Amino acid sequence: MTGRPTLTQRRRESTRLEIAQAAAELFAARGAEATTAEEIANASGISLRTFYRYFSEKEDAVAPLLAAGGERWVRLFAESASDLPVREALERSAAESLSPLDERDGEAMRWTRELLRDPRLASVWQRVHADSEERLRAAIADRCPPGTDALEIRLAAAAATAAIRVALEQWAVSGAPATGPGSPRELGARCVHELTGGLGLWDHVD
Amino acid sequence: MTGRPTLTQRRRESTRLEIAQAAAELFAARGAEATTAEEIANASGISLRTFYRYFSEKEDAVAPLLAAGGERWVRLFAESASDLPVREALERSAAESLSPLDERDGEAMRWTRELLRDPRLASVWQRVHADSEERLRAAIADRCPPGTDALEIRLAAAAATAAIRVALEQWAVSGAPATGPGSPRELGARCVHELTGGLGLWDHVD
DNA sequence: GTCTAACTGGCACGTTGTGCCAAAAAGTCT
DNA sequence: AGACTTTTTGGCACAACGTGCCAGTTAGAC
Repeated sequence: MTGRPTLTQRRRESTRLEIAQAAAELFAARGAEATTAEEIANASGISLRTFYRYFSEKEDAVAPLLAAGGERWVRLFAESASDLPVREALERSAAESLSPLDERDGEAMRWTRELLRDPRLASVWQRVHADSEERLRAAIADRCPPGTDALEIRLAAAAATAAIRVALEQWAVSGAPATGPGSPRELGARCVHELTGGLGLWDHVD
Repeated sequence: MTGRPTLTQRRRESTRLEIAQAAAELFAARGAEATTAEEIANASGISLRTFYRYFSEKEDAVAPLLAAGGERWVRLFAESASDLPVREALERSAAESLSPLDERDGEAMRWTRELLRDPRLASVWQRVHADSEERLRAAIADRCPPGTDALEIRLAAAAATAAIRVALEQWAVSGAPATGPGSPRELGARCVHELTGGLGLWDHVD
């Protein structure tokens, strides 16, 4: 197993999250457009130059918040019992990763809803899911025998990632709370389930 | 039907494509990073200021080339016979839209492969598909009765769009030609077919 | 031809993001 | 502890980005 990250690395990750927090508050308040990178840096107690050592673009600053759920999802999927079919494992880990047990997770989820309203942050949202899709692809490949068709693995990763993305986008525009009916957990599980099970809509004739 | 676009609009669209062409050549040659917006403007015979009236970002300049196929796909789907199931209509229109009959289409397809190698253009690629997904969603909604679950429509649009994207990405990294075995037409049809038909991989147990 | 509306180019300007270098901090040895 | 190496940090300069503004030009309608 990989050893515990060194102190320096943990400090760096902590700083990264502090910046993300500050950026999210500013973006939510004034919008990403009207927020300068320097303001984010000041609010984080670092210099502008240092900010760009943590994030390559201004908008990227909130990526850690938007990506947290997806990373947890892939990790849970990779650790899930191997006697489960892929679809079952995906559905269960999705539901679990979308259940904010930790307070930090719930916070990230609420920020997601807030940040998704800003069209300027759409590209970060897309990029986060592209990364998530790639990680999921690797995780699915690990679960399958070596000879498995690479194209099918890619398709599976893309479809599952799209399901989660659609679920979160739907939750964001709806007024539903973070738990209970209409919650990300419910929507996410339903989306993964329906998409992997085959949509009834496919057979629809006008 | 909507009337024929006015001369001014057609001229504008033509200029837009000329800029896209020039940008694609420069991006392919030196990479998007090393190409300045001013160089694209000069190569297109327009001023820098005018360039930014056609495209909001430097990288956006190649969007028309990357989006051409997707636009054709949605149009073909919307016009396809309404007695076909959704999946059939999607698969057929995908295959047709990915068959470069026009020389302009074939060119756009070859540019796509070239431009996908540049990581700097990944965000444009994502944005183009996000737009395509939204248009496809509207087209699918038109084909379904008013009461149809909006979430399921979103899922269908997202899955189908992802299928095409994966097919093109796979084609880009493979050395396959634009027609024949391994072509976008074949890969696209296969991806849509498998994804809408249900992946065998979903039931895989390690 | 005249008038209106749209397109174009140049300029100024704040912001973005990076290369470079010296100072400070953290980690690693004896 | 102290001396050493490695990493992080901040300030500065700078090219490039993207936009507001205004004046000159062009296209289309009457």
